[in-house]
Amino acid sequence: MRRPSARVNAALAALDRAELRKTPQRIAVVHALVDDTSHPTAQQIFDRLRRQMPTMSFATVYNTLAALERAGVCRSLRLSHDDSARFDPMVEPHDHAVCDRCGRVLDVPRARERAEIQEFRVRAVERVYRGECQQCQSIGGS
Amino acid sequence: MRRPSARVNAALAALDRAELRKTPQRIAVVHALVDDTSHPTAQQIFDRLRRQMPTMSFATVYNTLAALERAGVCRSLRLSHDDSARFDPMVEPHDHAVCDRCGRVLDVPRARERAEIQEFRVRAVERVYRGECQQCQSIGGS
DNA sequence: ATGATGGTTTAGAATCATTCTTGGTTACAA
DNA sequence: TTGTAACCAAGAATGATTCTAAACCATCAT
Repeated sequence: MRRPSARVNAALAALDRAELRKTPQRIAVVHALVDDTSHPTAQQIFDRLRRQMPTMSFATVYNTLAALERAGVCRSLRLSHDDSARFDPMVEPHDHAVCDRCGRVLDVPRARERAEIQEFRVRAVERVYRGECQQCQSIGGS
Repeated sequence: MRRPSARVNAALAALDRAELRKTPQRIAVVHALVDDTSHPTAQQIFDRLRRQMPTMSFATVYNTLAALERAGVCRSLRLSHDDSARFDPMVEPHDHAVCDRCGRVLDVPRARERAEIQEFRVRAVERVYRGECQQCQSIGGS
């Protein structure tokens, strides 16, 4: 346990705001996730944590990651058809580049244009718009 | 069985090109999928086909959809975290709009800009670049 | 301290989508 | 016809994720 990074502190503050207790398990997940840019899966985070905290349950990792996502600490991504969910501690809007061959996932800041992604040879772009369809708008509600 | 649409014929021709037999099961899947813009799941396609072809197996639907994707007849999409794969018979490059509330998936032609998607209130955009990372490029190969 | 309360964790079972296996069937070639 | 390879049905197996039940633990009032 080294000195807490700014990201760790921000994540713990978000736990407070979401009225979630700062349990040892949750703090451990925050530490494992928050400075990791490799977009790890729940399994990978579990494997790491298990070493330091052998009683940690797999379900706790899943539950905690879901709680952290609701608290705005991370986002989950489903980037390939055969892969499990990946978790991204960068919550500011940005895009992703996925390598067809090794599966590596890179963060792509919004500022960059497609052609400018350094060192990545782009084969295709997929865009997903999230929002409300006409029917659901007309129904109204939250 | 009504008169075959242009899309059906194109799909069957693609089966030929891929050297896949035009079996009754595959033809049925092609008919069920090819003019459907609702982005159905394998389960939905299976449910429909089962009525006309009660011996159809679920695994056959999966295998056939995978074969059709390899043959370039459709594409599979994984658009939400809790949902199963959806199949899209439109293979020309285009994007998708996903309703947060009802899950409906709409096709968005590339020509349109984000703000121009008719009748859809956009909350967020996600972009995924597919290609090759630097490391895999330097390794070379196919 | 004691006990009640409610959120949390654990371990394992359950669920769900997807893939695999096995054995039988079909199409086509020799 | 016989052989061969592709194909299919049915159900088992796999793997990710979620659920359940019981135990745990902090907090608060007695």
